[in-house]
Amino acid sequence: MEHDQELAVILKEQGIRMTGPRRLVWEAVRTADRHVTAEEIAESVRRRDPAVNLSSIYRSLTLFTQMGLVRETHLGTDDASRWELAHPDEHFHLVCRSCGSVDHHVGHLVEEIRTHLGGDHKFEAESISLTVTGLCSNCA
Amino acid sequence: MEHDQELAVILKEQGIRMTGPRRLVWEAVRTADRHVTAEEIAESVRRRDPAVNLSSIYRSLTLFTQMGLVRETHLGTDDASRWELAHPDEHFHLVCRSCGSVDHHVGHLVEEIRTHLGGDHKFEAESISLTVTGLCSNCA
DNA sequence: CTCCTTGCAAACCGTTTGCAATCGA
DNA sequence: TCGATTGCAAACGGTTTGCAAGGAG
Repeated sequence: MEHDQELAVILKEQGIRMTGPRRLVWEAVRTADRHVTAEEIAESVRRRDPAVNLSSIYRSLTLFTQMGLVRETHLGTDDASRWELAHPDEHFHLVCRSCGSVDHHVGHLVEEIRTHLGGDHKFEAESISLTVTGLCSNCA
Repeated sequence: MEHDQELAVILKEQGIRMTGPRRLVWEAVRTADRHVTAEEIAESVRRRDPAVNLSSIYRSLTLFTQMGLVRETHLGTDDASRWELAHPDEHFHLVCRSCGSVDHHVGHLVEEIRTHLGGDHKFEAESISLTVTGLCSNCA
């Protein structure tokens, strides 16, 4: 609930309307325990309101992405896009080839990379995405 | 030419036939100076043989990917897949938001990351993909 | 000669869009 | 009220597939 209001405030600040579909999509992404596809978000949304259309879900996701609230990712050789909350430090994905688990790794590496690039390569990094596939400790 | 033979040998080792489309796709990816889409590969291939079909190009790329000869990437929010030669050390992409240039950066960071994960996180990294978007030195 | 590989065309699937109806402020 | 937003259905674009013809070994 308080999170809905949070969204409402953010939207209002930018003169964007709060609507049913947007609230439900926001809640679905927020409460997801992993990166979810549009279809998975749709399932979650439809449990609350079966009338919400897939295209509205895409439109909400596009909006949230532009606002910086969520991030779109392409993990591995996956065909479909997946979305997650845009926590600034969670750019670091560990994808297990065996069990498919995706870990967020919040470490100092991202900042190190940014510094390294700015210094040695004069490359001004805005977004850093590090995806590692391999075997997690459970599957190794 | 010698590279064609190289491919022929690799294919033969696995009992896979060398064909015209495969040779042309291989050459197209090999001589590309950047990550190319299937359509770009098709253009290059058709300059040599207009009869080659897009689906054969996809089939060749799928084959080469499975054999570990090329790698499929999704750079940025790009919709189409792009392919590149699978040089083991070239997992590191610097994508400029302004001019669209893509640099390969072969550095020590990739190995550092691998070591870091193996030690602290017990994650056995097989493939590391680091994509950084931002501004290159020309555009900054 | 065999059966792997290709060209062709149609299917597929995730995503986007045009439009009229609806809803939020 | 009135324009932003939605549902619907059709379009889209990249990729895949079934099948008969063609080609490599």
